[in-house]
Amino acid sequence: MELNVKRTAAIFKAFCDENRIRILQLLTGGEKCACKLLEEMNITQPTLSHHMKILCDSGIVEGRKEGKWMHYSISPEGVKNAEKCFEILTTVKIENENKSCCSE
Amino acid sequence: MELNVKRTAAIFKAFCDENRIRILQLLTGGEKCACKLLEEMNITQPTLSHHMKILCDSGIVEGRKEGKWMHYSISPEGVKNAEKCFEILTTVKIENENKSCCSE
DNA sequence: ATAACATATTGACATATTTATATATGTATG
DNA sequence: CATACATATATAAATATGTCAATATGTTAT
Repeated sequence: MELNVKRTAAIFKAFCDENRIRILQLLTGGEKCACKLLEEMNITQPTLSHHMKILCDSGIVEGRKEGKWMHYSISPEGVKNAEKCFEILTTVKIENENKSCCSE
Repeated sequence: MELNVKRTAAIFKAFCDENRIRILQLLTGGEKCACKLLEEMNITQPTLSHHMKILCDSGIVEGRKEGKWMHYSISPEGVKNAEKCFEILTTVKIENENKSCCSE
């Protein structure tokens, strides 16, 4: 299976910022409204909004608008997709005998 | 299980740069010498060295020195550890009834 | 020892990212 | 419709990251 490199980078951006990791930790407790996340994080509202955009763009998180509130949750499909990318990038295909190139 | 946020960010830095993703793709073909990676990538030697450092710091890649050559490969333990972090951050604990906070 | 080679480190620079303040947009309510 | 409130966007500053040229380090062969 082929891998879209740009897309993959975008997916894992979700996991490489400390604030976003904390947001994900909060979301493992179930769907949460932006205002609730804001309460629990020590950042301003626009900063949260910025991180939520990156999380949603990654596909790991999805947003649901309800009136003036945004509810965020972890997206099972996004997670599944990320898992697949992770697997592609970390599974060694052939445990080949020829150890690299230079030694022999 | 508890998660070290800083450490987790470092782990997933491996996957959020396009060049590093390409390097990982190459390494899924088995252990590779730095010079071989350099051939296949379109970057300078110091840039490769920089990315290899980040990859090794993440634990996803490990280096093996053999004379003047560095051989890089995907680390099964590093991958296992990253999988665990991924799971912690993407597994919703309780499918709780109370949908968020604001709506009700 | 010296030369040649592979890789790492340093320093400089361009670009990207994170963050906050100020402002805009959208939505419910009096 | 005016007001209040939740969230998004624009803008700008501070910081981090990616990149390369130059140099240093470490290793092998002469």
